[in-house]
Order: sequence, then structure tokens, then C-alpha cells
Amino acid sequence: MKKILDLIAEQMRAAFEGCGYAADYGKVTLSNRPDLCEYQCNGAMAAAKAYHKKPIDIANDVVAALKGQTPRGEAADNAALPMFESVEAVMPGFINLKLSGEYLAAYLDGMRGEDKLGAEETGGGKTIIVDYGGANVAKPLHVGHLRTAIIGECIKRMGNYLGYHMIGDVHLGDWGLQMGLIIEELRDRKPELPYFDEAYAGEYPQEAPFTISELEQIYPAASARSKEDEAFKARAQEATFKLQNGYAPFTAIWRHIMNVSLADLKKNYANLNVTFDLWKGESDAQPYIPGLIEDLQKRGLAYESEGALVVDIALPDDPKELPPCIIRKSDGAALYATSDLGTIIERERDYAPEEYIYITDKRQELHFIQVFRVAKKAGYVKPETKMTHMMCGTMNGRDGKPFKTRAGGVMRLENLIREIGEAVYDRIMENRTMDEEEARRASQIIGLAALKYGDLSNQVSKDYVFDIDRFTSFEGNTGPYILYTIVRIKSILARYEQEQAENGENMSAAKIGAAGIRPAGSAEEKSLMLKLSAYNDVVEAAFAEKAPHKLCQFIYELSDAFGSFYNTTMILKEEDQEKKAGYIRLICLVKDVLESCIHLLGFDAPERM
RNA sequence: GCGUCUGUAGCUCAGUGGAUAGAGCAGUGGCCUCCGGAGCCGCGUGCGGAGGUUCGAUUCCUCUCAGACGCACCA
Repeated sequence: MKKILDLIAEQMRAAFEGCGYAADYGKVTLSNRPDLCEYQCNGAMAAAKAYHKKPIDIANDVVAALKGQTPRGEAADNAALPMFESVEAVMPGFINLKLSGEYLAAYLDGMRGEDKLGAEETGGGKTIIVDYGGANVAKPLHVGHLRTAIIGECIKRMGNYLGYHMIGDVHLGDWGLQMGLIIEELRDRKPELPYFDEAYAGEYPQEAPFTISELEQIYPAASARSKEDEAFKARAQEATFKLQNGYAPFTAIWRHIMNVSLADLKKNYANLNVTFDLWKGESDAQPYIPGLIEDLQKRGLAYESEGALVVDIALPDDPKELPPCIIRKSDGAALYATSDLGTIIERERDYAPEEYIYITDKRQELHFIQVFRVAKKAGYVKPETKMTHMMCGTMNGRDGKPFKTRAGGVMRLENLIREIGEAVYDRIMENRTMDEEEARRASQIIGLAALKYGDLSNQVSKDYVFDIDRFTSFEGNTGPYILYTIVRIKSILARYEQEQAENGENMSAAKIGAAGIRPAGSAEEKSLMLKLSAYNDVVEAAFAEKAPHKLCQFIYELSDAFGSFYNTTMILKEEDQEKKAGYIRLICLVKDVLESCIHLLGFDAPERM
């Protein structure tokens, strides 16, 4: 369906044109003075200069033209309906518009009849790769992984919804120095293992020489040690180099690390409602790296500098000369940028995407500038391919500093999720009687909504304060409040159905769906309807601007509008059955839109709460 | 030092080249013979600072102050 703002703008453009002004001035926006009007057009003021006329005169011309005009909206059903309830020109030259109740009701009925509630599939099947995992093998997920996972999942869902072919890749950190660190730490802890016996010629064991919890302990220990112990660090670097060159015993250890760790990671991401189409990692880029380096050297793009192999990426109009991109360290090992470039080559070969979206912490900005520039400069990626780096702000604690556990350590994701679940559970139990099992289940669902909504409702690029008490509150602009609205609507709908069944009435669900939504009978109802009509516009904008928080803002406002409507309108007590059925259809649409939005955001609503 | 990002209400956050800059929380006062009161309706304070462009700037530009982050062999 066309967006309602576009439909209105069509009228406005025609009116401007009819009066001899350029159609472009007919741009329409939501009103910023809801007390005066619903939509507004400021074009008359912009046009004043070009036509040497007073803005108000232009506005009056256009309004007159608009009044004499018949609507020509393309939605055939709506074409016969006058679009506006009122149009007026006011000083200094605003054109204020109110939509007719019939037109709006017809528009909403159009939404009800569509699979995606009026959202258009503008993606046309274009392939977009979204790289939003960044988890490191052998290292537990922590809060630092939370944002990218949540945001990436949302971006992917929105894109798919709008008809793009989104490919989500977890892109594991499974190949860098960390692997060498683990190997060497393991050698010190269990020197008797055959992997460390150079004379060993037999088969390596199937069984991993460690459990996930051991592994999770080994890495941090090794990492800390490498910062103090130069010799250890050197050993780790050598081990990394050997692994990267296919040394069999280390490859065997690496496989064990991968197997043990992957199962755990999958479980944790699943708990977050986050899924990936690809479980690729840096290791998958390795086969491309020798060719990549050779190619860059042969074409003179890469050269030696201070022992390392680098590619210049500076451009003449950079405010500051950027450091070159290192693609091979002086010890011969590949590194982050190299494997990202290798990954790009693989992705081009397998998917040839029209856009890349990388979602990471904003501290990696320089790295992605370098990688993108090398990819374009070397022609690995077409010039017109969009490469976007979505930079996430940091998640801070209430003190404004990076989020930590009470003890001051890094908070593990599973602990965070559990804490939130418990906070929600306590709230449920103190307010309502629900059996324990259901409360447990509900608190899982609600907790995830609290967590995700709390994150997604902030702008991606900004640091934000993570506050469990605030996020899990059932009041205000929170995930639970949105769910509460949905649950209330479900409850009303269930009662209505029951009522109809008891009366043996013919108002079956199918019949309800068939009849129309009625023009608003109150200011609250109309506000609700206007808000609903913006759905397709909002989803499209949220994706185009990669701004999930716009979706959050929308559902909050929609929930709020529903709250006001609900509070002033007796739905089930309404005696006029037609009117009542109209209300039911309306709130059913509210529910559908809300559920659709939370699904895009990546969480669900419980049946009760 | 250089660069990037960010400064909006007591707190947490939205927002726009235009009319009176909005929400939530906290504080405070109302609203149930009523569908979930975990609700609804009121009440007050603010665009870090200075210039500039513009009929109009919180928004665009310059400078300045403050904070976060980054600045070649970690990822």
C-alpha cells in the first residue's frame, strides 16, 4: 500500500501544480501542532521567495485548488471518498490538513486486508550481508556482544520483511592470536597431551581435552598472562603462526575448541532469540589469504613497511592522513584486516551482495574504514556496493561507566539474562496470582523483551545506560508496557469471542474480519487510527535509516494511543452491535501491528502476564 | 597533538530549517456501578557557549568548552 503521507502529498502536489507552482512544494509532514491539524504542508513559505509572493497568498491559492479538487488516490476503494475533513491556510503560510474519518477508516481496512499490514516489499530480493555476531570462540558471551546481536537481528528481520534477502553471519573470532594463547596455556596445564609430543604419530583423540567451563577459564587466564609475560606471548604468537600454516596437532586442538565452543554459543544466541544464517568465522577466510596477499603485491598495492606488508588507504581529502592497512605482520602472520578482506572475497564469490552491513562496537571504526577502502581500491567489491559500518555505542552502568558486575568484572550474558528474568518474575508474583510455572515462563519472555527494548529504544550510535530496574518496569516506555498493551487487547478479544459464542451469534471471527472499520467517533479513536496508519512508513524508515529505535518509539506511541482510547471507550459494553464490531476490528488491527513490530524487534508477547 | 562521535528537563532518552522543543522516571493532584488500575488525565523546569547563513536555526556552517572513543603489526 502507498504510504498515507504520499497519498496526501499527491493531492497537494497536484494542487500546487494547478496553481502554477512547482509540485515539489507539495511535501506533507505529520503535524507538529496536533492541536491545530493532523498533517501540514510548509511549501507555501518555501515557494514565496521563488515566486515573489506572500506565503499566505500562495497557501490560499493552494487551499482553494484543493477544495475544488477530487481525490485521485490510487487505492481504488478510496478513490470515491473525499480525503480531507478540513484544509486551511493560516499565517504566515502553513497549510493545515485534517483527514476525513471515512478516508482514514478505509485506509485502515486496506491495511487489514494485506499480508504485511500495508508495508511494501521494496527490497526486490536484493542481497544484503549482515555481520553482527563477533563472538569469540572459547570466550563466553558478555554484555559487549549484546548490542550487536540485538541490533543485527532486528536489522535482519526488518530487511527480510521488506523483501530484501538478508544473510546474517555470526562471523566468529576463531582464528587470531587467541587460539595461540589457548594452545600454549593448554600446553602448560596439560603437557602430557599427545598434541604437544612432536614424536607422536598416532591418531589424535576424538574426545576434547577440556570442557566448556575449563575452556572459558583457560582463555582469560592466558590472555591476562600474555600481558605480563613476554615469553609466553611470543610462544602464543608462534603457535598462532603454526596453526595458520596447518600444523596438524594444533589443527586438531583447534577442532576441539570449535566443537566445544560452538554448541555453547548456539545455545546462548538462541536464548536471545538471535539466529544466524551462516556460522562462518575468520578461519573460513584463510584459504583466500595467500591469493589475496599475492594479488595485492603483484598489483603494487601492497608494499613492505617496517617489516609489515601494508596497503595505503589515505585519500587526498582526508582531514588527517590515515594509517595504512596492515595485511601481514612482520612475523608473517595474518591479522584482523586480512581475514576480513578474505571474508569479503568469499562473500563476493558466494553471494555477491549489493550491500554489506557490519555491526560492531564503534571503537572499530578505523578498522572498517581501512578494510572498506582496501576492498574498493583493489576492486574486490564493486564501486556501487554499499559498505556500511553501524557503530554501536557502549552499554554503561548507572554510574555512566562501562557495565560491570557488582564485583567489577565483565558481566556474562547468561547471568545478565537470568538477573533480568528474576527481576521480572518478582514483579509478576507481587502483583498477580499466576501459578509459578506460568510465571517462570512468562518472565523469560517478558525479560527478553525488557532487555531488547531497553537496548533498541536508544539510538544505535550512542552510549546508553543499562538500568535493570528501569528496563523491567511495567510502566512507561518499556518492553513490558508494550507487552501489557498486547495482552490486554488479547484479553478483550477473547472475551468478545466468548460472548459471541454464548449468544450463538453469527459474528464469527471470519465475519468480523469481513466487515469494515468505522470512522472514528472520538478524538481518542481518531488519534489511534492516525497512528496506526503510519505503520508502513515507520517500518520503511526504520530500516532505511537503520534506526530500530524509531520502531520502538512508534509502538510506544501506538500503545499510548490505545490506552487513551481504551480508557474513554467502553468496547464490550457498547450496545450498538455494529459499532462494537467496528471497535473489535480496530483493536484487532492494533494488536496485529504491535505484534508485527515486536517480531521485527526480535521478541514475543506472552498470553498473560 | 590529530581525528571520530556525543552534549536537549533533577535522572533516562526522543525530536525538527518553521507555529508553543516532546516522552518516560522521579515529585504532585485527580479518574473505577466499567472490557486487565501493571491503566488513564492534569501540574514544571531545558536545546553546553559564542558567532555566521536564513524571512525563520535546537536543526546547517565556523570557532570554543566539556565528555567518550580511536590514532600500523590485538580483535
